[in-house]
Amino acid sequence: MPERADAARNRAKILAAAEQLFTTRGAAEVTMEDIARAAGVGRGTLYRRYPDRSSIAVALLDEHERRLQESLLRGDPPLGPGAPPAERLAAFYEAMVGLLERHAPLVLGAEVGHSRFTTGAYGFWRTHVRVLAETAGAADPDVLADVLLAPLAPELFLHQTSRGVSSERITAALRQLAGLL
Amino acid sequence: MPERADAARNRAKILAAAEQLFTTRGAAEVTMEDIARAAGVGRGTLYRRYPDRSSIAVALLDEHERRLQESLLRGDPPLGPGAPPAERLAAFYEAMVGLLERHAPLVLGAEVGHSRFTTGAYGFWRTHVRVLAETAGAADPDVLADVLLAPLAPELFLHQTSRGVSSERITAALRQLAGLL
DNA sequence: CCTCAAGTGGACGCGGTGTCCACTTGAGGC
DNA sequence: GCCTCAAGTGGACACCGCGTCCACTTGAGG
Repeated sequence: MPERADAARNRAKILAAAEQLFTTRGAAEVTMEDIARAAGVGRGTLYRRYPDRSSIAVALLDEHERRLQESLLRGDPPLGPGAPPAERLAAFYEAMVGLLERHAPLVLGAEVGHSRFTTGAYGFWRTHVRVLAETAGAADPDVLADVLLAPLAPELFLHQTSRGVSSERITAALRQLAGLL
Repeated sequence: MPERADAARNRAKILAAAEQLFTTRGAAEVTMEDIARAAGVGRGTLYRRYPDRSSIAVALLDEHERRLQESLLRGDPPLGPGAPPAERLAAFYEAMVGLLERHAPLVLGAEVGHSRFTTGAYGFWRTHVRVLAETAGAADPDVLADVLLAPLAPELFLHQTSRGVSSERITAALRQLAGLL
């Protein structure tokens, strides 16, 4: 059975309010009650769909990530298939830094309780990078994939930018890393 | 004025109890009250010294980390000075994986609230790796240092080991990375 | 228009946090 | 040995966010 009309309306209100709150204050400073109030909705309604802050952030991110995932699978090189693995990795790094730049608060909000690695998105990035490492002929690409993804941790990104490091410098350092592959 | 005798006794009891609790259950499953009770001490006494779980874990780690830091500064090569930077980095990776293996719950406990990068220890590791990158002639060693440290994030280590990846494989992958330098 | 399942919202209980302050203890002066 | 008082102690307290529960409302299909 499809979602009822009022339910759909409330879901939209919740997501809009949450995105607003997450980006203005930090994600950690937003309570479930804040979101419920901002959305003009009761706590129970909120919990019916989203068991915690994390799941809301994940829902918000989904759309943005899906677009990048599409580009990786079927887009033009060097992001999509066709370019040598080192170049594809560099392009992937650059795109991910862009994603972090635009949605860092969301990405961080999605990580309540060290859930980063269990989310579906991480699995996707992981597979992508593993395949790249594999075609580049690296040893143990399974473990190397995690290693190569580690510098994209949102906490690190936020720490670096708060220290005054620009996204360009981060991208450059990552490109350097990709070039070694 | 030095610490009073009863205060010193209580500090020792607190640290012992906390280490015990952190390592048996996960760090996230330990409350301040748990620690206070296990140490046979009131909540107020606990808070007097340690404002939160994180600071206790940091205190516990300090000793272990100090030993490694000593080795990096004045130990024998390849950990200490004398070996080429790539080898020193590999040795450093190996030592850090060992540290994580032995004290992962503590390291994770020390990270309450994404404080990882602001702790003194991180600054030390960062400087060490930056100098290595610098002598290896890398561009922008300042940013590269963070990138090279990222794969040592304790959450990643725990995720990998819980997936059945051995410390040896992790070390090998990191050695591979260090070799590229 | 009626029915009833889906959806709603706020009251409630729980557990952890951090503070506060009346009491205790130990170190140093005599 | 005793006295003094600052350092240290511990538990009661108020607060806050979480997640649940259930009596009520709403909307879709017959």
